[in-house]
Amino acid sequence: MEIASFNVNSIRARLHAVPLWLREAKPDIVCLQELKTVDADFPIELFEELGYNVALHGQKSYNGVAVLSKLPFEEINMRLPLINSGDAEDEQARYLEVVVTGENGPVRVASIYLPNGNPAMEDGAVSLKYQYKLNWMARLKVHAQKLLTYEEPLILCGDYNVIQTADDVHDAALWADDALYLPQTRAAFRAITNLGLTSAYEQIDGRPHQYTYWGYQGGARAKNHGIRIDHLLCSAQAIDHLKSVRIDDHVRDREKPSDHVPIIGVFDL
DNA sequence: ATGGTTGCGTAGCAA
Repeated sequence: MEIASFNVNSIRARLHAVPLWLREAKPDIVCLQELKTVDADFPIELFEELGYNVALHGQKSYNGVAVLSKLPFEEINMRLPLINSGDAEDEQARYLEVVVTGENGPVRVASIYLPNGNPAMEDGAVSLKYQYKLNWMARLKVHAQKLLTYEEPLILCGDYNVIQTADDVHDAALWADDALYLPQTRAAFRAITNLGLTSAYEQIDGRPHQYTYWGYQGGARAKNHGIRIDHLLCSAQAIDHLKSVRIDDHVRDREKPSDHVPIIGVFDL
């Protein structure tokens, strides 16, 4: 089973790029992020014609996540639970979890669009956006801890908006004050992976400076000024069955590309 | 360099 993550930066702006990549890569499951549209305007039929079932959690203008799957969904969950009873209901569409049945039983897959959090500081104080990011990461940690107790193949796919180490960016000094690279962000990410989740890319391919995102500004792609922020985080039961992983960075050089490229894991599941 | 790029929605925010 091939499982991929792809932040498309608007699904309606990617009606050419996404099907083109699906036809060549033929993944079994694809987690999409940043749809930037409501469910009613998502091109469901386009993906059904390519053989995919569609699970959707859209939102107007911002955010929005989906899972495309050649296998039928046994379960769909659109909510990352809140952790403080006093928290207002979270209206941002950033989480979608599904279960499919693989060759050896259930496989749980989530599409995650972790908050960006910039600017981290505002008027010398921690911004509301950065607080929201850290709180969201705390919620993800609690939920991941629960999912790991199921002791089943679990793959948390997505745009984590975290630059984990200096090897995941061209020049870490330029990101020192960025919400993606602040020590508190990286500590919160480690707190999640330390629960027992292994990045598929790091398990198979330890090469530094392999990126999944290049911004649109300043010729970042041509200069290879990218960052690696899209990950497939795997439970032990998933990583045991991981055969290979790749980043389809050629997609970034096509016409009207997303600023992110797909990352794909091949699992014997 | 008080700029850079794209998308949404049609001004200004978000990334």
